[in-house]
Amino acid sequence: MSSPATRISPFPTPERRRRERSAKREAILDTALALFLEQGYHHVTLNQVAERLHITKPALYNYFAGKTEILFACWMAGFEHAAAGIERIAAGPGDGLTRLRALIRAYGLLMTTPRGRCLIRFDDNDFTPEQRDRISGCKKQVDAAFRGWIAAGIEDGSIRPCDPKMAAFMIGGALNWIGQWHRDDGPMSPEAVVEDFAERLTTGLATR
Amino acid sequence: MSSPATRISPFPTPERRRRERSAKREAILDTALALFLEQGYHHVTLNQVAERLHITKPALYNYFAGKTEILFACWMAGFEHAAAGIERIAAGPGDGLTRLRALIRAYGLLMTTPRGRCLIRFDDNDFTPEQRDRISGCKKQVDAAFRGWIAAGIEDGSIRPCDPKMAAFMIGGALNWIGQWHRDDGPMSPEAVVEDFAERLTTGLATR
DNA sequence: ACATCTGATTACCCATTGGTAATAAGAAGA
DNA sequence: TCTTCTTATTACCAATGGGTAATCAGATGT
Repeated sequence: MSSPATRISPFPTPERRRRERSAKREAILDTALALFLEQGYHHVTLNQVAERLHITKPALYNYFAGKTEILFACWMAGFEHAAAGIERIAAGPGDGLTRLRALIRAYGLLMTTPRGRCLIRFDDNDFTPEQRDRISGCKKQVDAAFRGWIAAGIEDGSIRPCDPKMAAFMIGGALNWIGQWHRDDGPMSPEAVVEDFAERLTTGLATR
Repeated sequence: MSSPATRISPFPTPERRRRERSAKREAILDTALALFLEQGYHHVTLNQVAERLHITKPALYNYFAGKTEILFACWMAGFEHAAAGIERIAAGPGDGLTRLRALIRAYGLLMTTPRGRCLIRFDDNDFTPEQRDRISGCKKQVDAAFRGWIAAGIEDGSIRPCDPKMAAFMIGGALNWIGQWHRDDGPMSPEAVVEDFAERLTTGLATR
């Protein structure tokens, strides 16, 4: 089917080499993440991770310095998604309430994916102190986004005056919990769940 | 200070013996629970638990069959609290909304205590399959209480028609999350937090 | 006095598992 | 062709920590 011209060369360019290495890193991350969520970090051995990738344990050390590094990389990958969503919403239009709802949708949706789930399922105690510090900073950013747009909504009149901190805790808790109960094979699609939550969680907050 | 008559005898009665044994069991549970919440189950060794009680590891085995038994006993102790609260509210008066608010207060309050925290902080993967089954049943009971009173409220007109399942997920998530962020030395007392949540979480649900 | 029961200790076992040489095989570059 | 870099493998180390065996001390009961 593929002519010699279209078939890719067996001699990869340096560029393709880099991409392949990066793809392998991603594969390790995805595999490890799936196992961590299935069985819990401490019940997953590096041998298991390697086996599922059809390699052996020491090969993993070509890509990560150790088990906790893998855990941390999973978490950070999830955070990148969240941060990108926040950035996107911040760059877009809308008053406080609109942006808050957009954030609820984006964050809730993330919680139905492995990448998002790990943000709250991983235990802080399993990270090194340095990693914990960085994670703590990242969590503050997300929290600040929720609180910030609630406060902005109060300012611009789209949200009724309330304590942004408590409201953010409430909304955050409800959203984080999605990662615990939502099943992909369940009756509700992620989009439907999130739409419902965006409405329900802001009823009582909205002025209109 | 204490006369020979009021001073307790150094020869304990069988009844007092039983109480003392039970007290020791409780002490082990409380100590282990505190450590589990501080450091995470897998970072706590039985030696640590024993050391904090000024005994040695094998002594623990006089009271529990193993580490997971201790974990399970902690969880069940927390559940007893929750179940008792549900029972009490069920036995009392009030329409659906009133009872839902009472449950929010009771459950939220529980989440600010170690006994309650462990209900959601412990990882399912750390239990044996048999323990998991029992826990799963207990969780269903709690969930049924939330859903039940929401449904009852819709029935009796105190709550606006909605999907009880989704509403229960939302409320449960917000409450469970309290265990993650609330600090005893923080600015808000558990009672204040819970009062706030009882109001905020039912705004938008209430018909009045 | 003697056997028994309870609860605790010391000393030990050993399976698990993260991590590390030492090394082999292939591609890249000179 | 010879060296070097990358990537993977096999074989291994060593610590951690849950759990057990043997034993001991004290109170109980006969």
